[in-house]
This record gives sequence, C-alpha cells and structure tokens, in this order.
Amino acid sequence: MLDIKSLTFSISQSPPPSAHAQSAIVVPIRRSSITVLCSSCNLRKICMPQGITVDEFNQVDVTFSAKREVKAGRLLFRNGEKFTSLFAIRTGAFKSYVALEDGNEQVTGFQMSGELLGLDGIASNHHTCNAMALEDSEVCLMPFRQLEELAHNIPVLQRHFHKIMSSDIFNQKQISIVLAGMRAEARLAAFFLNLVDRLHARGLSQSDILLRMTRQEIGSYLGIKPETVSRVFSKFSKSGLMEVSHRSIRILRMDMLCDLADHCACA
Amino acid sequence: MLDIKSLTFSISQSPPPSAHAQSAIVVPIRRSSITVLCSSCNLRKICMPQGITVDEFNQVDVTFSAKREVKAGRLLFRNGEKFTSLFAIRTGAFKSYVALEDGNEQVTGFQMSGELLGLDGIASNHHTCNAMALEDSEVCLMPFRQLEELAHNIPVLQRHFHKIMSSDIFNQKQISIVLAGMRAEARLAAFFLNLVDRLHARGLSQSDILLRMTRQEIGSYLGIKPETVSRVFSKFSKSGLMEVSHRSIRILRMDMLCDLADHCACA
DNA sequence: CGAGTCATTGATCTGTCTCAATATTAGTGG
DNA sequence: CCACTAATATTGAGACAGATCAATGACTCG
Repeated sequence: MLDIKSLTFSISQSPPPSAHAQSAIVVPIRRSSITVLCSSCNLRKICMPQGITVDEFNQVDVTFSAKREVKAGRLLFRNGEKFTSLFAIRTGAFKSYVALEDGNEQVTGFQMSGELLGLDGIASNHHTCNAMALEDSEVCLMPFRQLEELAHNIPVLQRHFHKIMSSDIFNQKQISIVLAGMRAEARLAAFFLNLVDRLHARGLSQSDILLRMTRQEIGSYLGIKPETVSRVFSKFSKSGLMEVSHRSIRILRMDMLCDLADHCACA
Repeated sequence: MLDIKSLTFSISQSPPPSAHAQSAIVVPIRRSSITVLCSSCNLRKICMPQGITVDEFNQVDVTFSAKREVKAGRLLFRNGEKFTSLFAIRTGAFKSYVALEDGNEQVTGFQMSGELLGLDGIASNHHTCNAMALEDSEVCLMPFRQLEELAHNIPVLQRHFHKIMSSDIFNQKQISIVLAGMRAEARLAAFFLNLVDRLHARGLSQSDILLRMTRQEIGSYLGIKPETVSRVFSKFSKSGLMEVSHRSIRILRMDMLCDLADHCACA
C-alpha cells in the first residue's frame, strides 16, 4: 500500500547532450548565454501547469529567462543565505544537505532536472540547507516576488505552484515513512523505485541508472552507513536483482525490488 | 546547529476550557453551533498573517466560519478520500497516519491547535493519510477553492499561505534529519524539544506536558518500538532529566535535553 | 468493579555500526 | 599519456543499540 513514488533522489542518465555551446563567451560569470524558453523547454510538462495559454507562456518566458550554470561540486546556495529566488533544475543534479556539529553532513534530498530547489526558504526568507551540484548543471532562476506576482495573474500557475509545494510535503512524508519503518535493504529498494519512477516521468530508461552521488551520500540520506549501502548493493547484485558496476546500475528484477520495498514497510 | 523547532507533535496542556456550550443543539450532525471568528480567535497570531486589515479579517471570518467537532478516536478524514478542504485545529490534537500492509500503522505526524491538516492533499486532490483526533477536538473548515479565492484577493494571506506550506516542508525535513541521523534517546529528546517549542508559541507551560498519544504512537512516529520509548522515558526519569507519570511529563533539566538532541545529531 | 488497553521491565537475539584492511576509481601534474 | 595520489568502494570481524519475545503491573472506561 505504501506509495514510494516520492523519495527525492538524483540521477542522470547520460551526460547532458550538447552543452558545449556556452563554454565560449561567458559575460557575467557563471551566467549562461544559452536561452531556452520555458515554453519550448522539454521539461515544461514537469515544470509548468497543463492548460496554460500561449499568452501566459510568454509572460512566463520573460519572467524566468535567467539561467545559471553550476559546476559539479559548487554550491547553488548556502544554509542561512537570504532567500530571494527559487531554482528549477534544467540539466544536472543536486543534493541538499545541512552540516552537523561533528563536521559530518546530513543529506536531506537529491534533486534532478525539472525539480525545484529552495522551497523551504519561503517561510523564513532564508535558505535552510545547502544545495550542491553533483554534476555540471544549469538552473533557471525564479525570483520569488516575481513568481508570486505572475501566479497572481495566472490562476492556473498559482494552483500549480500550490500543487508543487503540496507534492513536496507529500514526498517528504514518504521519506519519513521509509526512515521510520524500514530497514537497510528496504530503504535502498525504495530509493531505487523512487528513482526509476522519476526517470520514467522524464522519459528515460527505467532500468539503466547512473548514480551521481557517493555511497556515503546515499547512506546519509537513508540513515545508514556507507559500508551498509555497499553490502546491500553487493547482496542485490548476488541475488540477481541488479547489476552493479561502480555507479552504474542496471535493474534486472523490478518485481523483487517492489517486493522488498513493499513487504518491509512494516514498523 | 541542528534546529529542532519543527518536529510535528501533539500535546494538550489541560482539558480545553469551557467547551460544553455546543453540546445543546446540533443541527447538522457534528456541526458545532459555537461561532468563534478568526478575528477574535486566540490562535489568530498562529493561523493568520500579520498586517491583515479589519476589512480583510471580515472576509476571512465569513469564509472560514464553519466548524466541526471530532470526538477522540474519530477520523477527520481518511487516506484516499477526496480533498476539498483544509482544516485548522481550534482545540484538541490529531495524529496523521497511514496503514501498512501488515495491519500496523505508521504515524506521520502529530498536530495541535493552530496547525493545518490536509496540505498534502492539494497535489493529488485526495487526502494521503488518515487524521484521527487524539482527544475531543474542534476544527475550522477551510474549503480550498474558497481559500484560493480569498488568498487571491488578500495578498498578505496568499503569502502567509505560502509560508505555511514552506514551513511544513521545512518541518518535515527536520524530522527526516532526526530519523536518519539520531538514535532513540536523541530522537525522543528532539521530540520533547519540538513539543516544548510549540507549546511556548501558544503561551503554554514549557515544562509541564500532557501527552495525548500512546508510547506506541510516539514510537511509530520516531521509528522506534514502544518498549524502547518506555525504556528511554525511564532512563530520562532516573537521570533527573524529567518526571514521568504516565502521560504527564515534567521537564526538569532542559539543558540536558538540549545536549542530548544536539550532541547526537551526528550520522 | 472488571475487561481490555497501555506501560513497564527483563532476557535474548539480530541488524547495523564500528574499526580495519584492501581494492578500485577518479583526479592531478609531470 | 602515464604515474601518482587522494577519494571512494568493498569486504571482514567484532561490538552494541534496539528489536523481539514474554510476563507483570497499572490505568481507563464502560
């Protein structure tokens, strides 16, 4: 019964195609010179509401035209930083995390293309986590004041924004359920199922996955140690559930994966 | 550094005062006949935005006038039910939970007065959990379509609503951090700290707490078994950290509680 | 007052962590 | 392009927190 369509993970199928165009002349540093409009973006079905008119799309295109490149390992924003804008991931992948006193970090989520970063900063006007690019990425800036204004003028966008926030709440709850009630194997099974689901929504392969994060980051996110992640991967591999080669995963037995995630959803 | 101001718990200080007025004539079943306007509600500082004008408050009063009583143990809504309205808790306390295949339940949150129920239903138009009253409670109905309309006309309310959703995301993330990185003692310490914080926001005692939920429910929420909850309570009691008498808790050493929650925030 | 739920406590078992050693990969500079 | 270095991943052995099983005690509510 547990719906695992929502854990937040990060993956990228293959290197973002044809992204060398912008490497030539970069006028303001890290500002991308490529211009992809929302209305022609291949992620618009994920980012934008259904039923938006052409005229409305024009307004959106103007408001959200600014882009920013973030190289792998660089921060998009920091915990505590002033919140002024949301970011939609156009290409690449990010992790959200907070620092703990012992110097370690706690990963709070993985985000992939088409997903929003920064929603938790609206309440306090400050970002409440760090967002780091796991690979060379590009994000669309959505200045929040302008987003509010735009949403006020475009009801279908306002509603869409509400739904996005609500989804985020739902997804976050699902993670809690996994963390509270499942053990290592089931957590990782749920992790992969979620991943597959999100890849599917983007029209990507549901069996071949290239992880962009370390075992440690996966473990942090799922509340297990990296050694345990590794052991479970090995076990999955031995049982024929998947092929594991470094960060490249091929899922062979989706049914077994579902069983694992489902069956262990018992407190 | 971990900010634990956000786990969602439920407590009620003392029996809700003077709630017998409505027991007389109930025309539509479970419709309360008492009429407390938002503008005169003692929770308005928690529910409503700052800087709302008198005129705007009038509109709010009209839109959100419907109330509903929910007796202890009854459901406010069920998982899968159509979502049409949010609910603001006026008095009482609720737990949110989902059923697992084995017949057990996974508690996903505890809500107290001034908090909203149903936010996760916006995205899918269906509630995604059950909401059960932990004591006799009263909620304010906030029909979502009307809320949207009202928010459209009252910018400060629209922004407030965004902030409430954002807070919810933040809170939910905090829980994940606790579940992913802390062990039993620290989880319970964080639980109490969050509780104290929310009581404080309501002007209630920060040391005397009356839990409205069972050890099992606490355990489910925090990902630990009820026996372990009990053991940790005993340990807290023996170490002079708090007095525990059934569901009545008196916190004696807030400093120790903070240390526990803080210090163990290491993965 | 009695039945049933809830809470406490003990003894044992197990999954995951910890510590440690090795292997592999990715990144860097000559 | 290759060698070198640091980061990442794998695997093993032992330790421990919390789960499990079980029994008793206490409270709640009809």
